[in-house]
Amino acid sequence: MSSTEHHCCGHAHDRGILSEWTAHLQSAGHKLTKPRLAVLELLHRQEHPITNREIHAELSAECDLASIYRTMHLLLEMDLVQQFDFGDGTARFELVSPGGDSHHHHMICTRCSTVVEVDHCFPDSLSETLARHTGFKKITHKLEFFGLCPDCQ
Amino acid sequence: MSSTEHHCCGHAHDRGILSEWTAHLQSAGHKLTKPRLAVLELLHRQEHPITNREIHAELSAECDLASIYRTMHLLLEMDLVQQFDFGDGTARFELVSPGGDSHHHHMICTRCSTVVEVDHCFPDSLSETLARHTGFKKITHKLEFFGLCPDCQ
DNA sequence: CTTTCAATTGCAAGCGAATTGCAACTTGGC
DNA sequence: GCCAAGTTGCAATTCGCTTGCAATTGAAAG
Repeated sequence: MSSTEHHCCGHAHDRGILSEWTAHLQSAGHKLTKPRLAVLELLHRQEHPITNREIHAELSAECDLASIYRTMHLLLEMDLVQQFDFGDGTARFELVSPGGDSHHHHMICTRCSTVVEVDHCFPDSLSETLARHTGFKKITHKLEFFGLCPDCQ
Repeated sequence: MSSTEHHCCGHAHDRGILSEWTAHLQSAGHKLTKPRLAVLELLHRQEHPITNREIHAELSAECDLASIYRTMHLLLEMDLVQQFDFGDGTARFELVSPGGDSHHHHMICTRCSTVVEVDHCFPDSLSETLARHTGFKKITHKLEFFGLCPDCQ
């Protein structure tokens, strides 16, 4: 499944590690540009969702802010990133493995903005109940938790 | 609890119906201004959360947009309205009875934006589990559902 | 009912997130 | 290497929301 390249593991130029995403882009007829690679690489290093502005702060030399927004739209369309809304007016993005089950949520501290990943979710039966009650199809949801982290209590 | 006034029931000047909210405002030392009354009255007539811009469209004669934003801040602070986020970048507001349990969510059609109220929610035990797992306190959540309504399928 | 003053409003300017038009520049197929 | 389509950077723009300030108004006190 993974490519046959393996360099010494590590920093710049991670074609091997990123091939999961670059392959998708290319086979859909999109170009592998320097800005796109830089954004993918940076997203890949994150533990938590990150804003476009934060990405631009790191990549201002290699990539214009507008291009970051455009790249993120592309990745969203192709389901290569997932968008989260933490309640401040700024979108956050997380790289997801194509086809992988990445369903999760976040707990955000309302005082210091610390983020903790949350794997728990309500049972699927609830969505099914809702589908029956409302007649809606293809139901998804957005769910985030807020509270006071141990340090801020 | 309710006042002794009763007119013929109806439109303008619903001091009786709105007293639940106006009383709170006044006893907290806030003025009962024309803009505030107009906003309250309009909110009271809504079945679904409404945006500040939508309110202003109806009330442009009686109330500046900035005042609507300011009124909404006030009502939020006093827990007289609840704010919802439907994923477009625009806040929506719903009047809630002071002290009443208004916990609910929404199902929003991703194509035509139809809104359906959803009373179901996941069991409280989930929040408790999360509190134990994460160490967070005073946990709240934001949850909205998205899907295709019967007409749009 | 008038006075009085702090709270509130309207207006216009301002801010940050996100989008867009366009000329210049890459990417990747030939 | 060449070329066309896709992409980028830049600057200007939109959109939701906020803010400073002078003018107005609600309501408490006289």
